[in-house]
Amino acid sequence: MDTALDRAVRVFRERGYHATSIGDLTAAMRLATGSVYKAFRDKHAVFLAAFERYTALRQEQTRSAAARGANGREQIRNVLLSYVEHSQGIEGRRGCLVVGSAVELSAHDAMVAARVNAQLATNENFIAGLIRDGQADGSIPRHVAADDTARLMLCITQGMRVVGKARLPLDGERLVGVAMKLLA
Amino acid sequence: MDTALDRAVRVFRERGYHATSIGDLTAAMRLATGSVYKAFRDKHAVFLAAFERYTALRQEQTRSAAARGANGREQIRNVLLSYVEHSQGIEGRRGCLVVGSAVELSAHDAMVAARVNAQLATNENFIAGLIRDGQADGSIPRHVAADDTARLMLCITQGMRVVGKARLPLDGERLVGVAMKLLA
DNA sequence: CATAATAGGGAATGGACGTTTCCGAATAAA
DNA sequence: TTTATTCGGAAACGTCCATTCCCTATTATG
Repeated sequence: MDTALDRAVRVFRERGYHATSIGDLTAAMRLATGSVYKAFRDKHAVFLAAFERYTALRQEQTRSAAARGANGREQIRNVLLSYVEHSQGIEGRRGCLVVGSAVELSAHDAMVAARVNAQLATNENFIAGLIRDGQADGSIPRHVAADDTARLMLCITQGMRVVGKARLPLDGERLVGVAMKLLA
Repeated sequence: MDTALDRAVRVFRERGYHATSIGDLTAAMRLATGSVYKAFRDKHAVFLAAFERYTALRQEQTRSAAARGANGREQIRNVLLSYVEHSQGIEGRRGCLVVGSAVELSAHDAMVAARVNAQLATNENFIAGLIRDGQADGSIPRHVAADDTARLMLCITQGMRVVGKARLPLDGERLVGVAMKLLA
């Protein structure tokens, strides 16, 4: 079942919500129409479940990227690099389900909007925490405004998903090198 | 006709492409179904025309914001501030047609993808030009990497549209204040 | 071994959508 | 005044989609 959901995630990321038909979904999940409707109330419920699964996976990936850094500064650097990687190539073309949901659904779907907001807030708070960690361990100057910088970095990460979806190449080292000036 | 197109722009921005029916379109444009199909080949052609109109308008707004700056640095500051303004409130909730197209269509629609890419490249080149202007007039240090910084700023602006669509508040002064460190 | 219960598959259905076509009105030409 | 032409409006059509219903296996149970 979870592997079927993973396939659903992929389709929704590639096509978005409205352009994904139940037919696309059943083909990808290798389930018959009836089976999908036995497991989920409707298409919207499938999407919500896919969204949850996607964010859980991404959160784990981001946190494990951060964990590879020795101090706050390096952890943020790794998080940003990880975002560049995921925004590029085939993974980048698939796109981010959070960005896709924000753009396509959040204006007219309160349930999705709430989850998008929660996920963005989580991401931002995670970055803000890393900044404060860096200030505590001495790798980031005290005068850096943690919350403002975190919000700007949130914009950077979400923007990378947009730019990556449009297939503009992103050079991780150079881009993150510039972005790290925000921690000066 | 152009005023009808403006209304089409608004609907597409709010609902996206797939969630906008011909009915939505005719209601917004105050045109009957037949009239729309007399003026445009199909829904896709309406969208393309709306896209052109939107980008023309936005480009004008961005350039006039830049023109209000006395040097390269101030021009970039004004461009970023203008993006924050447009990403907020009711305008932000309506969303950006470029971002929406990139996310919803660009993977499966070559025509839209080309125009999205062109628009992103234009935006990025405009910023890169402003950086070089600033380096020429002395308001931006020579060691700033114009192209890399411009690409990161492109990510920032596109990311602001995503975050704004999700209704997170953006404080222009604080956000842009932090972003200007990229020109240090 | 027989039977009940459950999960999955696939055909049927009702509705909505994009598109086409036809009709009437208004305007210009004769 | 009459004819021709253009333009907008609305009904009609065929397709596709989300959802439901029913049937068939398979498993658990007595």
